[in-house]
Amino acid sequence: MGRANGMGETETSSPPHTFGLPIPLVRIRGVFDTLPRSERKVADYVLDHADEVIYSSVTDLAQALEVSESTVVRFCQRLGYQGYPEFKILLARDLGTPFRDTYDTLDPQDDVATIVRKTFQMSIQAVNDTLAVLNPDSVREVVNLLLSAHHVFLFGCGGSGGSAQIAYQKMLRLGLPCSVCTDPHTQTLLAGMASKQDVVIGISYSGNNEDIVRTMRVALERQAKTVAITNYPISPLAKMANVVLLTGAAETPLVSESGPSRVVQLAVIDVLCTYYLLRQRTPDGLS
Amino acid sequence: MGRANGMGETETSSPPHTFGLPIPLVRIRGVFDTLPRSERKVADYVLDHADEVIYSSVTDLAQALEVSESTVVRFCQRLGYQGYPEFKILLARDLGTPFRDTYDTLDPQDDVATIVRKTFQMSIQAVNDTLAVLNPDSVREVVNLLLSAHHVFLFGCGGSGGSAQIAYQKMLRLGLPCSVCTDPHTQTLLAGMASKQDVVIGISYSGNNEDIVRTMRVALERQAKTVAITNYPISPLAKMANVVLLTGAAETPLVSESGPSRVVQLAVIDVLCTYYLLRQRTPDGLS
DNA sequence: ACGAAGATGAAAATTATTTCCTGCTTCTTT
DNA sequence: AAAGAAGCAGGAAATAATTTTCATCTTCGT
Repeated sequence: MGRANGMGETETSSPPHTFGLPIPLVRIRGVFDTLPRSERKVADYVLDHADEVIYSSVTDLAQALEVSESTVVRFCQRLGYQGYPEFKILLARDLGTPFRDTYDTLDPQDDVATIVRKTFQMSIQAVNDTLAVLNPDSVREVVNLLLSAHHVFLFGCGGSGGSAQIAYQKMLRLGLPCSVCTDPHTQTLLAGMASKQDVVIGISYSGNNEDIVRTMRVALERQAKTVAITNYPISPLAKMANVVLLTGAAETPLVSESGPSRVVQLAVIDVLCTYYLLRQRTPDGLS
Repeated sequence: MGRANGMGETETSSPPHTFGLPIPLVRIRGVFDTLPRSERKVADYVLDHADEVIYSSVTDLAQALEVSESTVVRFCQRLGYQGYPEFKILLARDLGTPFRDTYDTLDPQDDVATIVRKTFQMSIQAVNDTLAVLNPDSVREVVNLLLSAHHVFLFGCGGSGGSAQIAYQKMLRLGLPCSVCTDPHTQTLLAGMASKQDVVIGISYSGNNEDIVRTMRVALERQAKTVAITNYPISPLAKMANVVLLTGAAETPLVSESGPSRVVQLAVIDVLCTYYLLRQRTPDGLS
């Protein structure tokens, strides 16, 4: 009901027009030579400032170019569009979403919106980088360990303690018998109680945290299965681990705790839990 | 010679003033739950018929939906656009982009590498979505609060407790006087000690956690400045907050604790810390 | 149940777009 | 080189689209 009556009403709303050539920029170049003087002015401007034009009205454009509005409209119609609005829409489609300054660095002069965008972009970049360095085989290996684990210990200090905490909550909800500890002393004590059937996951961005390394060494001595989540494959922590899950967060110039290092830890944890869940549901042997 | 005069105002026409990325579809999903009935109708239709909408006028759309034109315009403005035309243009750009949201669903048949890729992709998508719903003005507001805060309290329960923990570590290193608490009872006690000059940040994905809401209410009564980090703008937590920082993680079909909900919390926290640092370094007055 | 806050649509006000008309230029033809 | 034809350009009127205002109605919280 809604659709039928609404559309047929006005002639201007004809849905499927200009099927043939919806590519304004190309078409402009095609007819450029045949355009009269004023319209050529319009064409020039549009080709140069397409991303401004799509936000301008006929009047804006006409004024900027010092031509009449009629000229702009005629220009659009000559190109084959019904009028200026249609031209603008197609131009916008043609342009696509601007992702221009994605990789640039933070500038104190930037306004908040830009800071936000750039910071988020860095997180995304870090996740992508992690995708590149994280070995899927290691993921499978760890999930295999988790599936047969009697108990899972999660250890992290400082910021990584937060990641451990989050991992703990996720795993709890997956039905994994697990515990978390962010206190260095207690960690070591707990690790001393780990058995061969247990999995000990140590999290440290730098892989250099003494407490975690010590804890992992203890776990290793107890023959527990040790897993490291770290950014550095040759770190002391990585040496203590049976399996290493590598993150790929770039160093940040600001402060050590700043930047997306935690984001990627969580991304890795998320993968573990997701894959665990899938494996739990389907009988083994796949993948 | 004629060039000089027209330029000053016209050329600027309207640099898209919208914050974040101009991704209408994501933004619609972000605010969908907060929309009134009629506007939700519009949202539904736009999500379903985006490629027709870009050729329709307000009148067309209003008729097709059997709502008033005012509603359509209000809908666009609520989304943050100046009006319908701007919305339409941005929508068109969005559509034009070839690789839009890749909501690849997980398939138990996938091999590990694919699972990893898809899971990471979901995190990236969530960060992008958050970029679309997070209001930079709110970020600035919160950082202003932080800059003049006597003390910052960070509260979260469960998984969000981990996020709070990470935020605490980051802020500590920025020299912010702060404390974190993940125990419901103690939280409330602490909040009862907050003063007018303090900032209380409550983190909860759903915004429904009773403990956090209670804690925030106490903080509000103490006239502390309250900040919420949540995915739901109309949640009880959001109501208790002077400023709301919105995340944009899509619901995940798996488990509540799964998915990138934590990742985006961290991304938001990261932005806070980054911008705080920049502001700290440069004398005020910018942006 | 009552009041306040908010949602909705009708219509008015504003703004944008298109058409129409006129004067002008340019090109062609002689 | 001059006259006519063709068609271009701009102003203004006409039309259409968009936004605001305002009165009414609904809903939510107390």
